[in-house]
Amino acid sequence: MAARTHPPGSDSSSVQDYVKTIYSLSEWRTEPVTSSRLAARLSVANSSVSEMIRKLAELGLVAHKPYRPVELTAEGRRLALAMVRRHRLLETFLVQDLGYRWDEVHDEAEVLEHTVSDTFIDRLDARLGFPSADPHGDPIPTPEGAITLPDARPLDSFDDGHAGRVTRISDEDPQLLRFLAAEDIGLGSVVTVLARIPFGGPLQTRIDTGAGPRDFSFGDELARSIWVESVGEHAGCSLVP
Amino acid sequence: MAARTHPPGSDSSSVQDYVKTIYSLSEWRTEPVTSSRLAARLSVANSSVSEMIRKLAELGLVAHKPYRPVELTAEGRRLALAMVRRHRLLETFLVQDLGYRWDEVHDEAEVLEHTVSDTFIDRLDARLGFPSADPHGDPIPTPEGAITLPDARPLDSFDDGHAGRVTRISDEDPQLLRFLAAEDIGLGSVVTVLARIPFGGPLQTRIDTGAGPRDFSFGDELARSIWVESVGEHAGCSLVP
DNA sequence: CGGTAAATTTAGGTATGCCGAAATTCTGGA
DNA sequence: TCCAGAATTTCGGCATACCTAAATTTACCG
Ligand SMILES: [Mn+2]
Ligand SMILES: [Mn+2]
Ligand SMILES: [Mn+2]
Ligand SMILES: [Mn+2]
Repeated sequence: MAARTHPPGSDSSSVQDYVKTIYSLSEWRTEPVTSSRLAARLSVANSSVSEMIRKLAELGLVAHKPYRPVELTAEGRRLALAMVRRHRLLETFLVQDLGYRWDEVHDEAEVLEHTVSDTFIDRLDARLGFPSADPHGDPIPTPEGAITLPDARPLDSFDDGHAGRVTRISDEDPQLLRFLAAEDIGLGSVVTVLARIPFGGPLQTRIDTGAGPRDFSFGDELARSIWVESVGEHAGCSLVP
Repeated sequence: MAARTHPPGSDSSSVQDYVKTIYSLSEWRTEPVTSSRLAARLSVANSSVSEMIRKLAELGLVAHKPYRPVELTAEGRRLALAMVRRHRLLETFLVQDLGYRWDEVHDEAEVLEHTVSDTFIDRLDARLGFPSADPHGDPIPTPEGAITLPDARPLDSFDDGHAGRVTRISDEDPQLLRFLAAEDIGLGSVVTVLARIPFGGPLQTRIDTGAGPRDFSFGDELARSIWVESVGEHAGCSLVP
């Protein structure tokens, strides 16, 4: 019964989380990764991030000039993708094999990703049939660290008349996921934008989840969390009498 | 992505391991649990154990007078059994569902036991069909903390002529488990003691693993690691011409 | 009934990773 | 160009859990 918290030589779970978060913050949107964005995402003080960034730089995982945004090195990216792979395979396992709901898996995977062995991950991968995306539509990197992002855009960037299939939903907020599930909106749902109400107003859409189309209005946060793959530009007007 | 290593209010994984180890050291043999036995089992300095024991006492998990052995309180025993349940269910899962060998599961369970949620454990339990023992024959406590030890004794306590069925094998040493597997000795094997050679000599037995009986000599360490349930006292002599 | 060897605890120190407050640097108007 | 406010880093501290070396206590043996 080993008491040692983490094997020396390997990266601590904090290091793993920071590197993974740096990757995640720039996976779907390409804004620079600043200390404060990291601090917010990690629920940690800014000063803690500064200190950790110095350490990550010493470890060769990030490139950083003081007061500037941080960027992963090739090695950092490799570690990040390994962690992302772990996280997403674990989420898939929890849904597929243990019957978790898609809003329950993120937090559990967040801690498991640091403690399961490579062997565990490989066995999981095989048992799940080498899935290519997790329950939220996030692509799962290969063991070699290759990843292919679907050609999707956030719903809030769509104009009137555009239609698309939901490809990915951010799993950051469980409440949001629960809400969508209750509304029967999920991966594969087809959304057609009818109208954008300006000044933060809702995005009015027609939505088809398979059980017939209906209208739905997306608020700001919702529209920013949902990523949609284009299925061509129907004349949105034809649906609006 | 929470960076926090362990949620405040709950017990740290060190606390969990110490308490579980205190329980384990007295589960099968009833020698008093001393600092040095704990230190050896946890691969930690004696002084570290002293410090942690003080902390465990403050937490109400152990009763302890300085320079004396330590004992679990009712609350400590509850925590210990919860950890033991987690550990053994995880081991069972790794063997049953992920195809691990019985010598590979201990170390992985040792770290997972601290990170999976109660929900995870409950789902595992159901999915495994509420198993009553782990791959090494160690009984799995109920969610309420009830545990029933089989009426078994270590092989090294058997006299000539006694016969028994292997019920439990200590999972501390993976090499020992691999050796036994290679020799096709496992849970359920029936062992009849033919002779005890004194002064640390081997324990000579006839063993039946289902594929016909054969002779086998157990060394010291082996005989101390194997626990056997009596199946009556055959005239051992009848087997020895 | 000492007196010593073994077991245990205490003392002093290290490494992580976190925090709040204070100092520093950057940046976008005026 | 300058400068205030924002972002970032530095500083001093805290908590956990470990270690080695130096006390301290216990237990056994003569
Ligand atoms: Mn994590
Ligand atoms: Mn996900
Ligand atoms: Mn453990
Ligand atoms: Mn076991």
